Amino acid sequence: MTQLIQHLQQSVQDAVAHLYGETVASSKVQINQTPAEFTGDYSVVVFPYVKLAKKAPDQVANEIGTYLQENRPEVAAFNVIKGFLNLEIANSFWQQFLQSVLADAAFGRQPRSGRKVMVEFSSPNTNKPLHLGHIRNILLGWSCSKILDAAGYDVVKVQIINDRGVAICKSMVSWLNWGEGKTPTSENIKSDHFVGDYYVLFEQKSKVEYETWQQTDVAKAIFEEKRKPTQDEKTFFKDYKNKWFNDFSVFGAEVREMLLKWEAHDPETLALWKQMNGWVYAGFEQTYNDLGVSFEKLYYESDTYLLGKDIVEDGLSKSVFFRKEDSSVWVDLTDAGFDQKVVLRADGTSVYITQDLGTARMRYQDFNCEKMVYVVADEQNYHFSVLFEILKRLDEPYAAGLYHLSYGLVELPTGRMKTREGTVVDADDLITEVRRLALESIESQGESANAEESVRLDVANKVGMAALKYFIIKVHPHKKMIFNPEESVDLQGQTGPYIQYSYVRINSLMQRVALENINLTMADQYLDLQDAEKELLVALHEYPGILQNAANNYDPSLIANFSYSLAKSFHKFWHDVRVFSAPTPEARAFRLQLSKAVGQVLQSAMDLLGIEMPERM
RNA sequence: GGCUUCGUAGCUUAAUGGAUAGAGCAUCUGACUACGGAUCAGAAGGUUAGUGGUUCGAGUCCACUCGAGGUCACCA
Repeated sequence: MTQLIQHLQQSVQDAVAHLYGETVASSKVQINQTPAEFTGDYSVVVFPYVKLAKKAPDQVANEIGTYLQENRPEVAAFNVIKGFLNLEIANSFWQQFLQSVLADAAFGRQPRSGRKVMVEFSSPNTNKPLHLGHIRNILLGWSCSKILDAAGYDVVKVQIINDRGVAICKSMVSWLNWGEGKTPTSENIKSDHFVGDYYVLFEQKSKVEYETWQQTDVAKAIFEEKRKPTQDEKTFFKDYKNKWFNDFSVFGAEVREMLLKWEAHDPETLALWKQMNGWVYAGFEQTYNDLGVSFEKLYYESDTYLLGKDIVEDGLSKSVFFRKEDSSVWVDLTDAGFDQKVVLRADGTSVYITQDLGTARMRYQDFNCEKMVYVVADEQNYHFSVLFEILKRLDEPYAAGLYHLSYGLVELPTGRMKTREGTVVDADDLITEVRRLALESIESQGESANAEESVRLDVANKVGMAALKYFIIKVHPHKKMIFNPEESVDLQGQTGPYIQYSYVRINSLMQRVALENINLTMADQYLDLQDAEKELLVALHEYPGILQNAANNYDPSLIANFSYSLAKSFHKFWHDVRVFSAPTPEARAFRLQLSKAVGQVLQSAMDLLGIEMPERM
């Protein structure tokens, strides 16, 4: 029933075979929606058959159109303009289609296939709170998971938490030095922010230490000795910072000592580490809650950072890897357009990519997923190309199902967000802000302005989060985003609330239907479909294909744009025709059913974006 | 420099190789005594960065040029 396009494609193939005795591939049969300015629902592009028919485009279109009209009951009429064959679909088809949508709560979704896919997203560091960049990552990952689920996959959502290393040690040293035993509770600060503040404090103290050091004779001697001729003091010391931190910084020494003690499982250090990470996790949990996301499994880097050595052995025995004289292990990918890459240091320790190799294998053992999607910013494109290439050469069984869902960074008008410069847009602040905006809007103009406070807050949450989520998801993942904190997230136009508003309108129709106990069964006797009604039906009909496309391309923005377009058609319909005071009872019943179907699909599509629909707003 | 992503209206963006490049914001003008005005209708705003090529047909594919970002660590 929803396979109209495929059916038409097949019909055109039949027509060409019948009329011209030639077979054409279905990929050569193009069927598009007819643009609004022409009559018809779907258009067939006939140019590809002109050559084999040896006739003019208009004649070919007319012949195929005639064949379709005579042999296919769905095709009620056709017209030909400039070589485009415009088909009008029979009202009876649309009637049947509408009933099939209403009868199927899962309309658009695929049945369970039993196939498993893992989606990794969020993957934060534990030294500071989540920010706007994480929000894009999380929303993409969550939405992608929902879409894959709707496409019939069993989805396992995971994150890998970077809970070890220099960063968290900086927060730990900072808290020990200057924390005076304070806790998130004693200071009444959200606990991940509490830890993040000590990280920032460390960076500040460290900056002062570095600037002071730059005045010393040692520093001046190093500058004279190592500077490049073009460098002034400022640019030299900017580049020299890491070296200084490792060789001269007192705080740096404390951090390294902390890291060594951690690696040696020093009980006191581990206790502190657990406490600070615990604070961070409690904070993250709240933010995830606010965003409405959850995970099946958390991987911790403290558990996985030593993984991958067995893979190295494996790679050596398969001659995918080779050992250099200093006994470091490498892989040579130059024939695939990459470089040589180290996978094991001369001292036998792992590097980043080794961990990822090991983690991939462990995950496959844990969940046996045939596909694994990594939601990670596009800075790491090269890393993932290399990672996937290596796994492919190792003949890992899941290698063909690896996908890097790469997305552009979120930038401010002034450039990249930088913790050190305090230009990071904090996730919790942003969530608070969009809720406040939504509440303000509700109280000044909303229907719920006079509802009790808990209702208003609930609606404000749904509306505000919809605005934020839609704002981010509607943009194609590959594009980098510029976010201007000066301009608030919009509530009007192509936004989440716009789509919610169409749903709320439908909901109020349905409430009235229930209240007045209106009989909808005569809907199928309505035969004189209006343009605004057909437009909605065509849009609904698109949904399964869009969903499939979004799943195949791991692209939630397709769903976002579809939802907007459907909501827009509904708002137009709302203005163009009357629903309750329709001219006939049949028209009223039909329009109510159509509205109901639109509401059902809107809710389904927005759910794929992690956006909830309010009943009113 | 190599590889890579991107470049569409003042801003944010859409368009499986198909018809006059479609929206939103901002600007201007209209529409509620009629189902919710977070809506709708209209105006204005475009050499799709540039040049060439492939094609019946190019924003889309190819080549080159220009511009912006990323990456090319025994960091993670």
